[in-house]
Amino acid sequence: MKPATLRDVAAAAGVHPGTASRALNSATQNLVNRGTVARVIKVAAELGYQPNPIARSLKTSKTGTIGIVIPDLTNPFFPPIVRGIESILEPAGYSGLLVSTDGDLSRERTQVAALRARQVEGLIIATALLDHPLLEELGDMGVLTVMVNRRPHLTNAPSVIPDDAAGIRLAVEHLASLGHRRIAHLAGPANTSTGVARARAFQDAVADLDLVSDPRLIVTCKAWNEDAGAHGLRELLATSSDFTAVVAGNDLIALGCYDVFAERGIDCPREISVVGMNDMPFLDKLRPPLTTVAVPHRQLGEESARLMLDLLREPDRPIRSVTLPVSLVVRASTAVVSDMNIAARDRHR
Amino acid sequence: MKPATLRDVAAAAGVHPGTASRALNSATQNLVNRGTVARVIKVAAELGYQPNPIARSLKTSKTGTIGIVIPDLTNPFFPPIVRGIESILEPAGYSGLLVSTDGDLSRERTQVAALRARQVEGLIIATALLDHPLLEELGDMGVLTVMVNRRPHLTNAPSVIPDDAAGIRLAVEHLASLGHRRIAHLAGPANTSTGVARARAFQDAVADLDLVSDPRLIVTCKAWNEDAGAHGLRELLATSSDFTAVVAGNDLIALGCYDVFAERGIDCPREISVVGMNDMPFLDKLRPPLTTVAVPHRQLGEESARLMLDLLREPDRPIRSVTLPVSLVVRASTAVVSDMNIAARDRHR
DNA sequence: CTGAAAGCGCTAACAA
DNA sequence: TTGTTAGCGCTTTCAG
Repeated sequence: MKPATLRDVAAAAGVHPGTASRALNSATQNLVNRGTVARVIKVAAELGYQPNPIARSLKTSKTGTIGIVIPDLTNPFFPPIVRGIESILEPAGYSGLLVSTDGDLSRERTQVAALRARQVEGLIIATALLDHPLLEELGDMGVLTVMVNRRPHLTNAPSVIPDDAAGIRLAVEHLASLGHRRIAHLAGPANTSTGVARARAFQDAVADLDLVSDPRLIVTCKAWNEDAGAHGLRELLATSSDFTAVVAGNDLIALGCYDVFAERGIDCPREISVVGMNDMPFLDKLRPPLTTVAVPHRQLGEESARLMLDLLREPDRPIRSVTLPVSLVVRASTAVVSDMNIAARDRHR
Repeated sequence: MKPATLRDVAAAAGVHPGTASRALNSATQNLVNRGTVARVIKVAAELGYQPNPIARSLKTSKTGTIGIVIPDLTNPFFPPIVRGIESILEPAGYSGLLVSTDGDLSRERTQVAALRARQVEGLIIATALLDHPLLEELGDMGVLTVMVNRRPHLTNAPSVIPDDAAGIRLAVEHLASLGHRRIAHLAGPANTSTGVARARAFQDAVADLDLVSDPRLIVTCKAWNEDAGAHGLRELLATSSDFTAVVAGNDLIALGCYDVFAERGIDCPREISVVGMNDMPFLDKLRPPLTTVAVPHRQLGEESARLMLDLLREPDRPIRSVTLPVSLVVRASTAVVSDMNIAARDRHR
């Protein structure tokens, strides 16, 4: 037998469908006689009535869905963000529609179009580039958007990001306290806000702490992954091997360094110290356990969902962006400088 | 300005909305004059017409969505499955609605209800227990369901699972070829098909290879995670420490072993060898790199989506289940037995 | 081949 | 407080 409709409920309760609708909807319940409300609710329960959200959407042109755009679900950075988003959306009666772009702009375009076709009420975007054509279009089209983990130029959409500058400073200070003076930075891609913010923070920290500032010590990786990290470190080793530590743009880049360590027999941390960023899962079980900067992934998601909900509920409220605090997690990929480092310098030069 | 509707297109093309609908829908296009089709399509493109899927769904009662039910997105096992599912669903014009249950039956219930309320056309379920009340209900209600990674009792829904038995056998054979004779098994929960299938396969392999068969060598973990794995190994160590290798129910359980190794100063693989199962990411960077059985996660997802699509398109086709081949990945957590193992026996007893 | 008309299930004016 | 009416945007008979 087919699922009960509002009409069935109304008929069984002896009222008009309109009345049944009001009785079942908490916002309009107070316009209906108490007794009637009770009766309708009771009948609805008996019939196992479930409102059809499709029909409601068609009428109200509200779907109760938010699009979530991430590069790749397979990157451990994103699942906690997604969970965070959904943990806030769900109790608010919204649900998320997830798409992966694989970092491909054209795929992103079609995915976003599909989301729009499905009438999402807003978009939470984790794939933003510093200059992102699609974002501008979205802004022009009046699509509600919040950025998570990235803060692009030229858009005043709300965003929530970790405190990149503080994180990098924590990393550099940690290394400096261990006696490192020539510290390298494997920066993330220059077209991402996180990439440039972290690189800038690195330079500032190096300057403030009076460490060696040498442009050859900063290499920009093409992507936020292991391959790019490995590539970056090889480049660094080729041009200037006299550094004793590296601050990686993120954990995956740091893992790329591990690959190079293995391939060249470099002893981490005795020859080179590394610190990552993000504190993704299982880092404590690596060889060696990776020192990193923990960013509150889940909270990143939660805050972005809250921002979205605010946007939906109070469209006129001035937009705001939030920055979340980070913390240093010291493990075993960083150590005090020693003669080993000096020896390594010559060996790998 | 508001998005163009079918009416707008029809008006601009000088035809009736019904005709425009037929012209735009590939299935009914052949009922319309070629020229008219062309004109309507052209006008639609000019107006940037996007059909409203909500309205279409209301009429056809097909939503083009499939619910995907997983325990936890944060477990690295699932994202590849989800990506696999979506890679098949997407080109077929369907999209997935993802929910996480956190392994909580009541939460699962509400999540599935929400999915049903959203009128999903089918459910792909990765959370199945061996005896799963909800599944039976779903079956009774005629909800299209396919199981991925699990194959419950008492349901004839299609399923796609890795070849658990072959995987365990591969692991045991590998260990046996290294000279291990007393091999322990940290089994997954007894209420999951994977847990019991693997435990049974373990016993069979031990028997077939003439290894030491001792019930105390099999400990069942309460969950598929690190804590449960650590707990299991401690129990094993307490009751019978004279094993030289352990086959873990999955990689996370194996990681739990690593925790115990660290806490007790046990040298893996020299004192105890471990093999995991699943080959989740980054295992190659652990200390030591974990030997494991690779299961084709993504393909698991792909096949389950294909099964679902078949169910949708040919409801009368006999149901079938698929089993996917697995392979052994030898890394450094397994080694030949030696005096070390003997020494360890006494030390940890 | 195309137009007309009905209606999917619900909500929101407007009346009463 | 409740009933009436119209219609969200689309598909799909049924005529023509």
